[in-house]
Amino acid sequence: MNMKNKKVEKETSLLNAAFKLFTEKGIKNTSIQDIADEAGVGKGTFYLYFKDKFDLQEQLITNKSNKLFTDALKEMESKKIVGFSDQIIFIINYIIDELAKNISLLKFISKNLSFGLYNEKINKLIDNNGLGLKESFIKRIKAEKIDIENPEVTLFMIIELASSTCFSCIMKNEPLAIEEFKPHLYKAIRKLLEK
Amino acid sequence: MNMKNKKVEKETSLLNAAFKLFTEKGIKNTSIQDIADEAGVGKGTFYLYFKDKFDLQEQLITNKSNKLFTDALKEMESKKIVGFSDQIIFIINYIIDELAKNISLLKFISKNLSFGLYNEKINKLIDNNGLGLKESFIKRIKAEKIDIENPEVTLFMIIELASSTCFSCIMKNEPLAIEEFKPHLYKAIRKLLEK
DNA sequence: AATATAATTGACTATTGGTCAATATTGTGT
DNA sequence: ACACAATATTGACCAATAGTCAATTATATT
Repeated sequence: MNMKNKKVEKETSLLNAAFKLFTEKGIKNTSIQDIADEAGVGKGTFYLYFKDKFDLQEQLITNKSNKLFTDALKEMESKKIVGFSDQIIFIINYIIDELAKNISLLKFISKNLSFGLYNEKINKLIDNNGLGLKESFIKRIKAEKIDIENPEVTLFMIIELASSTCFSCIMKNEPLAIEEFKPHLYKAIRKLLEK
Repeated sequence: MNMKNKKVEKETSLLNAAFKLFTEKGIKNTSIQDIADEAGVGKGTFYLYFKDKFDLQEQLITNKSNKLFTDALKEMESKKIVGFSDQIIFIINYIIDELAKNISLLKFISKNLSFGLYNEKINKLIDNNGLGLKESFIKRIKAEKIDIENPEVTLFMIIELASSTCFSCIMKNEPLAIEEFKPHLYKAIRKLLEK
């Protein structure tokens, strides 16, 4: 194999190894030696591709979130979903469904991305919104036997993801009829969470 | 001094020391010994108050973001701001102003909280929204001689913060007239960023 | 096939994390 | 005020991990 392909292959195998270990044991409990061993390369090689563990972590998260958004937007375009409210519903559907299908990604997020922005006050709003969002989410997690430690924070993060997308669309200056959009949003979230 | 007060004082001084060092050198380049030294306590003491550096980091960020939200909501109530669009504008104003006043907090966020969710596609939306949001932000940072390394990511994060608050309000089921709200929002952001 | 260039390695050192027996401080009963 | 118990604090110590680099191996070039 030529050098260029080999480089790409090594980088990919390091990223994959890290993702596997981060998901299983958490970033904190994974050493660079662990990652190198899992990827089947020497430790020194790690430092040829990444500055340190944090650098790899950032690249990994950026890749995953970029893929999520890019795939969502691509799919949205191909399905010619144009109205703003439909777009938002689609993106939220997409994120939740993607995470439900991709349990390792959900676990990775749940285990490693607490963000620290988790806010009790905001969490309480989610609690008391009368939609039973949290209950549905936890019910679904139990039903599908998904073993994550902190479903509340995970739900919070899914909402963060969705909300940043919402806001981006506002920034994009597209027409937004929120009154029309809200019942669809609620319905979509409920449907998704209650299977 | 009695034990209870001493405990609170030690914990506070550890948090303050950590915040100072995290802001100056970044979390990565700050050791637990550094934090203990800065706080004027032995290293062992650190472990009486926090499980590890990540635990302290989480508490620190939770405190800061809770304070930001709590203060914003308190102020909003005391000023009897009730309409949804006015509430959103107020909260965004509050976050940006608070960070402009509290440069160390802005630096701390800028230096340490990249989130990894920074997304080129979404960033491009912010770039191309015709409001000159990014240019204004960078202009303001330069004008006030604020020395942060990655203003783009920082702006992105401010928008994340604001958007999660927006979304929480949607969850709270309050009336939202987005068409009425949008020009106010844009105007408010512009005004704030252009001084 | 010989040589140059680039990639890889893991033994090595330096740094940091985390523990714990010894010490100091504060609280309590007489 | 004193003795004693309970609690908090410490930093020397050991273990784990990060990060380096001279030696080695693989690939490219002529």
